[in-house]
Amino acid sequence: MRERILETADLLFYQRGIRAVGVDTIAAEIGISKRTLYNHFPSKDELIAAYLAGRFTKAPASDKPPVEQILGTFDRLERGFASKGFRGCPFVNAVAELGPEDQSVRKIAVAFKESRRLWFRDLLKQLGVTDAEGLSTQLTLLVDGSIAQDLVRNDPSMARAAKEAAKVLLANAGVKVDEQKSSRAAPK
Amino acid sequence: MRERILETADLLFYQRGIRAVGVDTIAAEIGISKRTLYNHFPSKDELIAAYLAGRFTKAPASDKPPVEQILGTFDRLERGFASKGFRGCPFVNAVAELGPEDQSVRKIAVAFKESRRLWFRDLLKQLGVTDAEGLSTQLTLLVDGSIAQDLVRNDPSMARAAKEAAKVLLANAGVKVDEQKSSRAAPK
DNA sequence: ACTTGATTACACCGATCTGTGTAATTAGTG
DNA sequence: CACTAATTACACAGATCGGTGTAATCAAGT
Repeated sequence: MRERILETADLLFYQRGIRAVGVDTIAAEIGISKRTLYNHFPSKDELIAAYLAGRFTKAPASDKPPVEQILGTFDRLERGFASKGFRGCPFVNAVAELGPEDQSVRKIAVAFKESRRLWFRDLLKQLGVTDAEGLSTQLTLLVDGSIAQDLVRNDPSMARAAKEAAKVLLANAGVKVDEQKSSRAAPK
Repeated sequence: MRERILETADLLFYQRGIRAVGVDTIAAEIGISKRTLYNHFPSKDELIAAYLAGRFTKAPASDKPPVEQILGTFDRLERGFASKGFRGCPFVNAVAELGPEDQSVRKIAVAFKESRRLWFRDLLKQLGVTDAEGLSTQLTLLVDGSIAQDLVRNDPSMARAAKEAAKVLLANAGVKVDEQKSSRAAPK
């Protein structure tokens, strides 16, 4: 039950915005009474917190080469953009509409952004990049930039543009970037 | 009067969010009656539209070298981030909290993003950059990425990170990027 | 002094919001 | 069957929302 409530709240919060969705709407969507919802979550704020916590997905461990993992991020982004339900980064959206004064929201948003940066950073260290800290930050800028741009433009190709920029930044840091798909398809 | 209303609405909408601020709040902040506000704006939607229209600032014409204009963008961003009232991109925030279904909001947001991209693109063309279209898009990713990151992290240095990445992308496109301030201070 | 238009106070509307209280109903378990 | 726990329907509270109606007041211009 708690699960049902949470996944419905997730869908509606993300799709229409947190402030735009009332608890009545969520309960009605599931077909339960409002009382039941409040039996599982003492307040809407707690439901919001649970929603954001549920969005905090760890980056999947992978045995692929670091470069592929990094660049693959942008491929996944592009698929995400092209999918029907995409509506930007839930954390950025939450901070935008709830305000930075809401410390609990801001905290989890910062934690999420930082976790992704650290994921980039560790991969870059594996590649022997000197300034892994700086470059990982720059990569997150490309990620969040493409998300914001796609949110307003609805143009999934923003992910490809970000990927191209990422390749340049990686190459500039001394990382060998091979587009293995095309080079393997046409090695001449 | 209309001006007073608009600038107060701008301040409150931007600072606390559009949905979070009621017309009563705006009127009370100025010290006028709600009736007066509705004499100047027929609905809150029109006030929102006027607010966003007022945020649509054209990039200032400048006679400085194109490279300085491009990189100067990130310096201005950093100053903006460090200023007290900064709360992210008003257009992205509006789309985030009002939803992409609100076509009038989305339209002006797209127009703003595109105008900035075209400003970059024309400067890049002046520099003889071959793929001015692609590179200008990438630069906007860095801009919006740093804005989003600063919004959640409250870290103005994101603008510097974006600037460093922009330098790499420019250099990769064959643009000479000199840090004139430091080189002029210590030419040795 | 007279007129015109803007602004005022203030009550009010219907809708919606988060959250609660309560008593009946349902379902599972021993 | 009996006990328990969850869920139900439903009314309701108090606040806030966008928006309107009205009559009084105020200021400026001729």
